[in-house]
Amino acid sequence: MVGETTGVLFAELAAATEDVRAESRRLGKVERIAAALRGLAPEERVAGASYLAGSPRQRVLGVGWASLRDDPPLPADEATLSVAEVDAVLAQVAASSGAGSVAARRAALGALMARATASEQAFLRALVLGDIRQGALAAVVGDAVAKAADVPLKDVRRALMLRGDLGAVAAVALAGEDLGQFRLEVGRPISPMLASTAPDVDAALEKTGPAAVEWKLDGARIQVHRSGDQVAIFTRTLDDVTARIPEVVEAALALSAESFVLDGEAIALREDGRPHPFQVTGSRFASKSGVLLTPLFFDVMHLDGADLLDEPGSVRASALAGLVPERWRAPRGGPEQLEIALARGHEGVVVKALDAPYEAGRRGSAWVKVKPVHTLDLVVLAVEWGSGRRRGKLSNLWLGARVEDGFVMLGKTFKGLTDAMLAWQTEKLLELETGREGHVVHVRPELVVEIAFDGVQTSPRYPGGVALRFARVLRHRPDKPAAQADTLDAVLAVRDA
DNA sequence: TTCCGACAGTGGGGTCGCAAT
DNA sequence: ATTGCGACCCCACTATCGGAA
Repeated sequence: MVGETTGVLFAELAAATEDVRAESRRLGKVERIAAALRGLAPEERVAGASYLAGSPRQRVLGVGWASLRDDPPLPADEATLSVAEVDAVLAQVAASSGAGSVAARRAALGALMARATASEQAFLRALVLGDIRQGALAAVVGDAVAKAADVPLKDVRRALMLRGDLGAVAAVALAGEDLGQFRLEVGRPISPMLASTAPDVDAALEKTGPAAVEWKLDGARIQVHRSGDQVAIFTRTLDDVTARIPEVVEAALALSAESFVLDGEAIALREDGRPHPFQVTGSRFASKSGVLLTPLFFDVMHLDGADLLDEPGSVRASALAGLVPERWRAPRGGPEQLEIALARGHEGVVVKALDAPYEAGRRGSAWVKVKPVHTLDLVVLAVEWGSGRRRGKLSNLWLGARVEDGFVMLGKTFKGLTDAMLAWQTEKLLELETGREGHVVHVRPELVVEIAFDGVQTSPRYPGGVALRFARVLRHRPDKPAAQADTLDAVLAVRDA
């Protein structure tokens, strides 16, 4: 519990975020954030706690990087902005998103920036861009909420899991109210449970213990809530997409239960049951026209008044089988399912511990995904200077495959690089430099890198008409001449396999 | 003392709707 | 009519801290 305060200036939160960024210890960050939380007046807590976690309280502002590209206005000398004033302006900006002019939003934001000190301007910018880089987001701030409110950490985590809104949870905790009020509520989304990764089914089983093996479908995650004839559907980031996929609403209404919360995937399937490329599903999701999506459910968190979150996975699977017909369920079985899923054109499998509860929002070892990986030896055509902790290092590689008269670019990657690899490639690529354009360093196409990727997709952007999906670096191959790198034909062979 | 789970950071490709040009 | 922008859909991987073993 905390004493009533008269509130804080926005500048105090800006100062807090600078302190947190400068502090490397997680416990130190928590301590500093807790101190800032304690200073918030009751009516500032929702917005203030959100700011400390790096995001405005409004989900969508309708302004982004381009709106902040120009130099900020001259900063104010003195800090005068209150948290409430900032919140009011951002609420006004958000309210015009999708309905008003970009210029009006930019003007409102600009006026706010003009009233801010240099430190506040930097903080505002970070909030708008979602680019706080202080080493603490909602999870760490949740620890600070527990500390500031003097309540058990597990209670805060549970509330965050069930509400997914740090500001709301912080306000309740700091007010000394019962966090038990955050319960699974039909119609209100919870953070979906996530999966970690393993190279094969055996490795996955080592992490999970006794488990079922379920097809992994390359669609979009959906969480379907139904109460009576009311249906609501949410995505992985808890956006409400009910109006965009009426066919899934219909499917939910066809099930024989009064109320439920289901977890699943919505995917575009062809006549023969094989999946369309992910781009087809993605397009349908964004546009509300096009090919129909099929829901394939794999979990049930609530059924007719009973919360199933804490039930073992095997019990939830049985409940699901009793509620949802087979054609709307993700196939599930033993290790043989990997071969079957791949033969049917699907992505892979998720290995799911039989005894695990539904751990909303966590990426634990209870669910482990297994997908086949392709590799190719490609050539570095250019590289971009990194940012943040990669500042001063050449980071993001432009990758090319060999063609008759040179190389054709297939995409970029920055993934998989250790600090040692970053240091090595920075030195090596500077030796190969042929010129610069902005933050791009062009190089002689001589360095070969072994690249892992999940698949080949058609690309409107790259000259070969294809791009790699989820490319990452496995290792540098200074031993291999570029003339022996893989060809575009080899890439197309992967696509057509 | 060592190990490992959780977290944050660093960015990737594609698609759409909408406003500005 | 085109283009730029913002918002989301999919995401892999490494470094670090600190509690668990």
